[in-house]
This record gives sequence, C-alpha cells and structure tokens, in this order.
Amino acid sequence: MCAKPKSTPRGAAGKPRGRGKPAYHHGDLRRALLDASVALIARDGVEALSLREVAREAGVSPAAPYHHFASKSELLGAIAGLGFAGLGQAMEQAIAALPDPEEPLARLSALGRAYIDFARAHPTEFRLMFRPALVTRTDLPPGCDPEDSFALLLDAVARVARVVPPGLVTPDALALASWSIVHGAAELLLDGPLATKQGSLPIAPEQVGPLVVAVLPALLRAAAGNARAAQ
Amino acid sequence: MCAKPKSTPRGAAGKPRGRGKPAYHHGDLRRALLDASVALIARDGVEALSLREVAREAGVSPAAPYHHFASKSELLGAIAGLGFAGLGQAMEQAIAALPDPEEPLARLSALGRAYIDFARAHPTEFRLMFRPALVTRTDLPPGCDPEDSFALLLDAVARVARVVPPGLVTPDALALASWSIVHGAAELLLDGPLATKQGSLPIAPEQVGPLVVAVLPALLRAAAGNARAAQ
DNA sequence: ATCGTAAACTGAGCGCTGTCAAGATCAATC
DNA sequence: GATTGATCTTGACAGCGCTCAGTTTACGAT
Repeated sequence: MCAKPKSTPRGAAGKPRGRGKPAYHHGDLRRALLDASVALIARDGVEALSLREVAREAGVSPAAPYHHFASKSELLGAIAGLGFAGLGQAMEQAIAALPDPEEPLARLSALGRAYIDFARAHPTEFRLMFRPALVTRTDLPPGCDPEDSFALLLDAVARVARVVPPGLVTPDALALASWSIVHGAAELLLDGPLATKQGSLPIAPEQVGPLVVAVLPALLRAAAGNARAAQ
Repeated sequence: MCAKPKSTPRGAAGKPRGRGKPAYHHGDLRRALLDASVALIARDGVEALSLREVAREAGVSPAAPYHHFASKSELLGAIAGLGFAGLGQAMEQAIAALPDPEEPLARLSALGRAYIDFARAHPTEFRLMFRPALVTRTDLPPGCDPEDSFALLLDAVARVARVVPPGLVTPDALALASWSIVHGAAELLLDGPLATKQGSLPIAPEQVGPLVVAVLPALLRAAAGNARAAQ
C-alpha cells in the first residue's frame, strides 16, 4: 500500500557514516529531504519553504535535490502522496480497531474521526493534499492513489445508505454531505477561525472531532428519510 | 460595510488620462494592483504570483506597489479582505431576496447556498480567505472583520436551534456542523477531487450547492432530537 | 500665480530563490 | 582492475521580494 519501495537504494544506512568526512553519498537523501521539508513547512509555512534551505538542512548542495525530485512542486507532491498514504492507513486502522467493523454507523463514525484526527496530527501533509495548485502530481505507485483513501469513506457512507431506507436524498448526496462535513471541520480546524482566534465558536480544537462525529449519524438518519437506522 | 473608503485618493479618474504619456500618477493604482493580482492568480495560481509582474501589468515600476501595500502578503491580505466583504454582501442579499426572511430554515438554506455560490464565483478570494499562512491580516475598517461574515451564518443556525426543541447536541455543535458541511463542500468543490477529476463522486459542480443545502435542514432537525422543526 | 509639502512613483541594487549544465565522486558489476 | 551509472558538487543564470535615495506630481495655502 504505497510503502517506501526501497529502504536504502544505494550506499549504507540512513546516517552519514561515523568517519570524519561527511560522505559524498548521503545514504537516503530522498527521505531526508522529505523529512526536512515537512519540518520546515511546519515551522514557517509552505510559502516560506525554499529548496535550498531544505538542501542545507540535509547537508547537501542546492542542486542535489534535483536528482530525487524534478522540481520543488514535485517534492511537495511527494509529501502530499505521503499524506494520502497516511490517511488511508489511519482509516484502515480505525476500522480494524472497531469491535464490530461491519456495523455501518460505527464504521462511518470511526472513519470520520480518523479523518479529522489525521488532519490535526499531520497538518502539513493534509494541507498539501488539498492545495493542487502548489503540487505537481507525480504518478504514484498503485494503492497510493488519492481516490483509494477516499473510497473507504465513500464506501462507508454507501453501507449506511444500504441499511437505511431510501429517503429524501440520493446516496450520492449523502456521501457528499458526509465528506463535506468531515472535510470542512478539518479545514476550519486548521486554517479557519477555529484555529486563528476561535472567537466565532466557543469550541476547543480537540472537541471538533467528537462533535462532528456525534452529528454524523443523525445526519444520515434524517437525510435518509427519518427512518430508524440499524442499531 | 467595508466599502472602498476613497474612490480616487489623488489624481484623476481610474484610467490613465488620454494623453500621449502614460501619466506619472496612476489614478487608482491600488485598485489596479488588486484587480491585476486577482486576474493573475486566477490564471497561474497564488504561488506563481509575483509582485513585479503585477506592477508590470499595471504599467508601473516594481517598487510602486510598496506605496500601497507593505508587502506582497499584505496585498494578498487585502484580496482576502475583499473576499470577506463580498461574502458578507452576498449573504445579506441572499437573505433580502427571501420571501420571508424570518423563516429560520429558509434563512439558513439561503446562506448556505450563498456561501457555496460565492466560493464558486470567486475562487481566488475564497481560497485566500482560508490560507492564513499566505496572508498578513492588515487591520481592516470595522464591519470588514471576517467574524462579521460568519456571524450571519452562525446567527442563522442559532435561530433554527431556538425554534427546534433541544436535542442530542448543543447549539454550538449544530453551528459547527452546519458551517463545516457548507465550508467543506466549498473546499472540495474548489480544490478537492470534485474539481480535479471528479472520479470519486458523480456530482457535477453546479449540483453541489443544491445538494448540500437540501441536506442541511434534515441535519438540523435530526441533530436537534428528531422533533418536527418549524415548517 | 506661486510656493511648499507630502504623496506617488522611478531606478539601481542587495541577497535570495529555482533551475540547469558540466564535472567530480563513489558503489557495484563485469 | 576497468567500466558504468547513479549520486552529489560547482558555477552560473534569470527572476524574485524588498530597500533606499532621488524625481515627479497634485493639492492647499498664500
């Protein structure tokens, strides 16, 4: 599932060997560049990221990154790719941790919660996942496709829709609504008024996830025609 | 309400006068810079915007913009400010156009619709409104505060909550849910999979607004305890 | 009509950036 | 041990944000 294909392509382990010289070949520069980039973005923001500073941080020359990424925006794209992989993984784990993974409503709630938690835990990756203008989408290995991460969420909505009698809105609309509410909460949490000064809504960041997830089942029940859903 | 305070601060009208020379004083350079910036961002994206190109577009020297904006990010902040003002205005108009502006559910639906429509009509401004990292918030004239735009939305939710019997979740949670769903739909529409390849959900962009708004009342009814809301 | 003042704008320039071409270095293979 | 090919360095280019000293203009007071 979109894992790191090769741990150490050339050379030795991740660290520059203990000799006096810093070693001409880095070991795993690609990884080091990604890590340094995430750290720098987290500190100063995406717009302040300079490829040269990333290279400096990794201890290589300004042109070295170009042997691993065709451009700056492709490096950002790789970070976004890591984000998609991480989100998918977090969602799978959330389902696996469920007492009954087949219960539709619980399944959806767990995914929603995982979505928002991921955004809070990995804001840098999450933001890049949804800033297509900053990013050139390099062809990812199969299983890493953004669609795959979202498919889990949409599938969970479909399961609920199957259990619930057909209601006022189509299943597609249900899926859109579910996705929107979870994604919107995440965005407002990271870059909206909830983050900056939280003046508008007296809601602490850590409460956003639980609150949204608590509302989700009600939304699905009601939108599907006010019938009693499973459980 | 955050209107343009002075139409033409110095000099003559907006256009460079019809003489042969391009006129040393531009007339309304600030406005021209904002307009050019929005156009360039719409064409090439925010990250590709250069202050020098904006100046070129406006026919002035590279240093001229600095007499109107302290920095590039302050220019972007001004665009975001225009966005907040525009959103507030669009929301007020949406309410004013209502047959009965006092009907809580219709009021909320109209605001939600206006929110999403605004994002679609002014993607550049909308994005900047929610990219605080790109923007330095210059002190805006009173009435232009972002909070004011959102207050309308939150107020509409509160009105619904007042009519509906107290339910499973607090009014704050209701407000968060409503705002999230509308904002999330807008973000997904602009920068999410709905925009890029719309492979995940078979929903056309122009359908997103109506669908979300159709779900909104159901959400509020259900979350508030499954009781019958007004109307 | 003239002057003085302050705003608007210019042009040169500094340090930084993303990117590229050419050369140096090293690990692994034949 | 020589070859090969990936990895990294060096050096350079154009363009960027931003600063500053100086020029041009418009407006109010005289």
